Amino acid sequence: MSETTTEKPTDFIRAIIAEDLASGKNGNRVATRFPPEPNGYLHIGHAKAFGLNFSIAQEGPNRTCNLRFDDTNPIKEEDEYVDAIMEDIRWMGYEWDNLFFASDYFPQLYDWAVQLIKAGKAYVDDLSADEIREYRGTLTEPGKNSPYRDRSVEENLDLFARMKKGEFPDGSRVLRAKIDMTSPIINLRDPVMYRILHATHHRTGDEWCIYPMYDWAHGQSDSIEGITHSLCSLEFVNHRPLYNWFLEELEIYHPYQYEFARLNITHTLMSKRKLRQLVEDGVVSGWDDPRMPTLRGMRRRGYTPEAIRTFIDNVGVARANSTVEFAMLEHAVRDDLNTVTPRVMAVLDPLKVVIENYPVGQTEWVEVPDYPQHADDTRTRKVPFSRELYIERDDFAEVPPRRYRRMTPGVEVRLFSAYYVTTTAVVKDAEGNVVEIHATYDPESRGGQTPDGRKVRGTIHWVSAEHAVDAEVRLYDVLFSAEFPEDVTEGQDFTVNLNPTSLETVTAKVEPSLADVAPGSRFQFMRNAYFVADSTDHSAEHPVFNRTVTLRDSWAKIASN
RNA sequence: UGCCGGAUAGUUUAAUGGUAGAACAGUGGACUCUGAAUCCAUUAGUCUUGGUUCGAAUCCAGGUCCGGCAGCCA
Repeated sequence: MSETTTEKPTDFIRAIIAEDLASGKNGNRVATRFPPEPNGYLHIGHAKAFGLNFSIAQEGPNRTCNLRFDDTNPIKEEDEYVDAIMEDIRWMGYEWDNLFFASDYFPQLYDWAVQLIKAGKAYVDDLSADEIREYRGTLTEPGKNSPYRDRSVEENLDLFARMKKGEFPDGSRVLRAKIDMTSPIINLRDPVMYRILHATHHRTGDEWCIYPMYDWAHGQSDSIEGITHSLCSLEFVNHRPLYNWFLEELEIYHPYQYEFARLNITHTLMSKRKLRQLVEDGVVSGWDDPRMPTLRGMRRRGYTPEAIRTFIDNVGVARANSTVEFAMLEHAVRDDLNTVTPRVMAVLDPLKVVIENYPVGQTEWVEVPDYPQHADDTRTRKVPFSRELYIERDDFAEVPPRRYRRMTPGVEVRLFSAYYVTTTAVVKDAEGNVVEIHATYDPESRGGQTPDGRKVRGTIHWVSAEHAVDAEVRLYDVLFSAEFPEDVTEGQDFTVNLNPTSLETVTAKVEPSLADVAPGSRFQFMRNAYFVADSTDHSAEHPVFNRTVTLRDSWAKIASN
């Protein structure tokens, strides 16, 4: 890892860290943490957050990053998510220094709560949830004190101990910090620290029936772990005064919280609740549907962790709310896949070509480069060539548009790595649709060039009809056609913005080598797009490929003008 | 209407009182056994009004617009 102490910080958080290091604020130490709640799957927005935390820890000596599950709400959390979250973080290429659970700190948190009660800084409140809301006031009006606010320390201690023992039903009492019911910062109007929940926790089982709220658990967990820079998203700015208040009242090690803008991408949603709705309503096939912005979905779509990391780096870290164009993500993915993937030939919309002067029944195996994008990579494979081929329907035009470079009557083009061919005849059905074309080839052009060195304008891909394998090809597009799916008019739901053609399935004719490929392998289908063999449905008997991202298509621009 | 944030090309982000720069997107071209990739060129920006200063994106004041906060969620 590079030593960045001499490099210029790339964002305001790293700038703060550099300053703190220079001033000796935390000794020579930097400690971050990623604190997911194990109640759902990670998406690319989380990747920005944990990427930031883990990367910072890699950028110098004496730096650590913990993974801490924020499991303070037994009703919503499950072990299944714990495992999935760890798997996704590792897939992205990161490893934590320590694995912790906020629930590990329940005993310490309890002791600290008792300490606050003794200091007269916390009290048991018997008000109902509705009453607490009423007493809290509004954004513009101050709240008022609970009638239970001035209970004696002894009574609070007794009641709190009995809350812990399980003597009271859910919702009957809470422990609140005694701060200021008139504060303009609503988080400071005597926030709830503990609620009674007779629920089984995924780790502590039935040991506890009172559970700490986020604000009470989070800063103290950071303190216990010696976190120096507690990074979170902008919606917690309002919580910072409370974060600091607890640490100061407790007089314990004081980490500091810094907030940055979360990641938003056009045509995409990051709301866990809405993503869940898509899964539950069957709009997508699951959390790992290739159209989902979840890391599992993106993995199945064929995105690489490297591409996602590059994308996140390119987006940067700032304090202004923003939405990145989807195109920026696509660029990062193409850029990585371009260097990494072998090129193969697959015809998605087949049109038969008969080479009239090619011997009936003959097959030759032509040598095709696997990595033509790398001049010095000489790996090749053999692809069968025969008299009848499939080409892309788009690669033939009886009446060529301006600047067209593909097959058209009388014009010679190159079949990639094979031969030069010239269209001689067009076969049509009763409705006048082109159903087949005939051509002649030049036997001298084997391998894709001729002894006389003559040039052809176009090169197209092909597969031998006899040897082609049928493959299910899933053409994915953005899940939402609207740039901002959550922007809807009154009374409408975000689902009105769903893209009706986010998935189109076709049966393609692919070169035979693709049947044997391992699930998860990535390719460029030449002149078309990047694809990945589906991780769950692909098999040699039934090949399935998912489109990761299309190639840039400058012909589309030319053709539309 | 209280408090807290924020505002730089179409988008994201640099510039911390001294030449407003990059990436993506766009446009034009070169090259090409992928109309890909690559290369070259190019369009385009400091929310506003004042103030401080030799000099302001940056500091100060007012305004405008956008976002967050009233869970016993995180």
